[in-house]
Amino acid sequence: MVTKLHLYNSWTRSLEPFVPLEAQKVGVYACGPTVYDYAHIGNFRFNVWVDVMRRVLEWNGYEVKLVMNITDVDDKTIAGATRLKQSLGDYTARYTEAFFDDLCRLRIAPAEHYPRATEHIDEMVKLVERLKARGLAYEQDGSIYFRVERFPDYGKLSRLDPRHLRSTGRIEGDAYDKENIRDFALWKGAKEGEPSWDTRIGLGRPGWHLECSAMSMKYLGETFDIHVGGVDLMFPHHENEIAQSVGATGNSLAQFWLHCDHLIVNGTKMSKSLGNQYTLKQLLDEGHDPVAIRYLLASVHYRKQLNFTYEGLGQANAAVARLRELVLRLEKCTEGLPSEGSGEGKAALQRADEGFRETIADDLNTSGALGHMFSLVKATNAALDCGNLASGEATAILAWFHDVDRIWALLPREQQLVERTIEIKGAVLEAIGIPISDDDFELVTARMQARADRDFVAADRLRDRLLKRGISLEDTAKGVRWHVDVSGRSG
RNA sequence: GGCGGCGUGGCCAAGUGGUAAGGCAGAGGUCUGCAAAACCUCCAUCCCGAGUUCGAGUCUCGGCGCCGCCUCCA
Repeated sequence: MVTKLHLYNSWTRSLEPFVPLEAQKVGVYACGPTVYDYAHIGNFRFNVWVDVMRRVLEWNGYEVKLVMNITDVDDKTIAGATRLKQSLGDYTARYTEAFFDDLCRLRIAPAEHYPRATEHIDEMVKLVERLKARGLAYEQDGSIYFRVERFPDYGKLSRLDPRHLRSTGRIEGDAYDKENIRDFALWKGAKEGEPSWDTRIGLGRPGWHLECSAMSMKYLGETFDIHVGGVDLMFPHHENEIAQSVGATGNSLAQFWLHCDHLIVNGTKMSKSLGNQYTLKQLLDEGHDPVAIRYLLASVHYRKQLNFTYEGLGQANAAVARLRELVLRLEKCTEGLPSEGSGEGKAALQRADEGFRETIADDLNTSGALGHMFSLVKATNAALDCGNLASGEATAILAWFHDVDRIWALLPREQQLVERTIEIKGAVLEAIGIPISDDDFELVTARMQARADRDFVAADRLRDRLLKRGISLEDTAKGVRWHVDVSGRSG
């Protein structure tokens, strides 16, 4: 059964079957960060979504080429570097590295290219020259602007009628003179104290939108499959990108435009003045599991606003634990299962698989797909409890969870369990969990001994003591399992 | 003012016009020395009003509420 992937195209405002330009290959351009500060969880909502999208594409058999720009020169990076009396490169390197570290913590698969704006000045210059040759760009006081009037499709993506654009104080504050208020800067003339490049189009630096057009063209060609970004970038950034690219080449820029909605915090937009701009580091320092954060960010459909709360993060954490619990259970018990079952396991697997494929293919409906996945968690647990699950079914179900985890990336990456068997009063018991200190392990074994001696007062005391050290115990028929309530260490 | 989105149980959140997935939390039960984990049972009629329809959370219209964009912004 093949379910065709459909994506909601912002360009047409409709759900369309996804067909790449080149069979089985997909080129994706994602508007990346401007590295003037640490990224906040809103940025990571976007990045987790892009990651899920690329993984769904791969899961569907496509070869993905993802390009994400790093904007390392603009008003804010220049202002930041100036404030700290640092070179622009030193200033942006710090935030660029921090960004990559965070992506890694969130298990985001790296893009194929992370082009920097400052390393593509030449490509941008060439693009401006093409635009000038077509009469779409003009120079004024050392800066170069795009002539919006000459690009009739301007406003088509965002469906904003340029004539109705309300002028705000910000425009009036623009220090550059232009023919028309709507025109935007392609190249900003050099200013005292600002970094600049001496090029064929003059001494200066690139405007904000130019790098995306130049770099997508370089790495993905003039027309590519999917362009993604945050909703707020639709206007003016993407509109300007289209004007620059299509204006220069005459070809359409992207087949599909996908826009991710914002993350809000406690019902309101994040802003520095409200002090609700969480960074990933902050959440990790507070002891939250990056995988739970990933789950939370991925669990709401990308076209809906996601309201970030600590309560939600706690719920995400519990959901991930439930999933891992079942997978661990399957890994541990396959050999002890009957060869024949009731068939319920097989049926549940098929239901989940079909539902999952259909749902995730429907514009990346992650919450719906997770629903199907958890239905299988429940059915599997139930079958195991009843002794109804055949070993073949268990193997197939386990393989399925690992397969869909190629999309979610929530499961432990490698076997991190320490297993030790201990003989107490002639009974062989196992102790199992992720690595803990020898001291803690001694407490675990001491408690096992106390239980075997039926000294429950001592056993409970030891259990409490471990709990205070962040280790919770779970007595099973075979022995004891411990859980370390870590923070940020489940990777 | 222009453009767009959202409003489903205590919280989060799916849902092709046919009588409400899933997760978290809660209550009761099974299991357990007690717990934990797991399982079983229970827990909504979908912001309001009108309309279309044999039938609407799902379509239309009108309200109410919340949010986003309109040249910093993922």
